[in-house]
Amino acid sequence: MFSKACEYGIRAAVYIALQSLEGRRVSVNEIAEEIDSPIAFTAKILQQLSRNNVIHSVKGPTGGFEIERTDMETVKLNLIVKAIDGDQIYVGCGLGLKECDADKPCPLHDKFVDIRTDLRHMLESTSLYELATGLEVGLTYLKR
Amino acid sequence: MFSKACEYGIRAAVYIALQSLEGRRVSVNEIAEEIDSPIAFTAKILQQLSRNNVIHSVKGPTGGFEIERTDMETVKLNLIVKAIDGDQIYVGCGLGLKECDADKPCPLHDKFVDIRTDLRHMLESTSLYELATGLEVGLTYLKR
DNA sequence: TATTAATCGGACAAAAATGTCCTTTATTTA
DNA sequence: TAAATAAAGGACATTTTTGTCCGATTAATA
Repeated sequence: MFSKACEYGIRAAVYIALQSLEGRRVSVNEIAEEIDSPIAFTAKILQQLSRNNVIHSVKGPTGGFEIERTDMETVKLNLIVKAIDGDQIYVGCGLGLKECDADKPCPLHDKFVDIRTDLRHMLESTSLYELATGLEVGLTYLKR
Repeated sequence: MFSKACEYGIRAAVYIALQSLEGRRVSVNEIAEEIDSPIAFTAKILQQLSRNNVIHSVKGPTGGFEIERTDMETVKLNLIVKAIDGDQIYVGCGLGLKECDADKPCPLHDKFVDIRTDLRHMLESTSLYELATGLEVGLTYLKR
C-alpha cells in the first residue's frame, strides 16, 4: 500500500509527535531505534518531512526533531504520504492505464474509485495528534 | 496499489476472457499488443497465471491462451492478485510493523483494516466474467 | 575559541521489480 | 516426417527502491 519509506515516515512522525507532547526533542538515532528502522535511510526521510514542513528540525547539540502542538493537529497523514510517495495513491488508474477516467473507464474503474476515495478520506482526516495520543494512552503501539 | 506485474496480469486475464467469450484463443503477442504491455514480461506473467489455473494455455500452432466460460465466473480478481503479488495486500501491518494485530494494534490499525477489508471484498466478489462483459457491451475500455 | 553533537546532502551500494533475449519443448499441418 | 508456430523457461539487463557512508554545515558549551 505505502512504500517502505512512507511507512517509516509515518512511524517516525507519530513518534516525534508523541515525544513533542512531552516536550522532548528527539534525534534520528533515537527515532530509528524506537521505530525499528534503518538509521541513515530514516534520516533521509526526516529531511523530506522537514523540507515539507511536516516536522521541524534543529541542528547542533540539543538539536533534533519536533512538531509543534498546533501542527500536530493540522498535519494529516495525507501530507506525509504526499511528501514521500507523491500523488501515487490519489492519481492514476488501478490497472495502470494512461487514459482511464469516468468517460472511458477501465473495467475496474468504479470499484477502484470507491476504495481510493475511502483511503483518501481516511488519510485526510487522520491527524498526527490523534495517532500520538492513542499511543500516549497505551491504546496503540509502535514498536516492532 | 498493485504491482505492474499484477496490473498487466489483470488486464491480460480480462482480455483473454473477452476473447474467449467469442470463442477465440489468443497469443501473447496479440495480448501484449491489445493491453499495451511489454511482450516478454507479459509472457512471464501469463505463465504464472497458467500455473495457478487462472487461465489455460495451449502450445503449438493454433495454440495460445483461453479461459473456459465456467472458470470466468469462478475466477475472482483475488485469485489473480494472489497468483502474482502473493498475500501482500491481505497480510501485514499498514505501517510495516512485524507485531501488529487487534491485541497490540499500531496507531493506524483499525482504520487500515477497514480499508483493506473493503478492498478484499471487492477483489473476492469481482469475476473475470463480470469485467469481460462490461468490455463486450462497450461500457468499459482496456486500451491505453 | 575548540570541541562536540546534531542535521544536511551528495555519492555510492545492495536488493527488488521490471523488462529483454534466446533456447527448448510441444503441437499442428503441409 | 519436416517445417512452422506458439508457450515454457533460463539467463541476463535495466530501473527503481531501499539502504549505507562520509564529509559539510550548524549551533551549544566547556
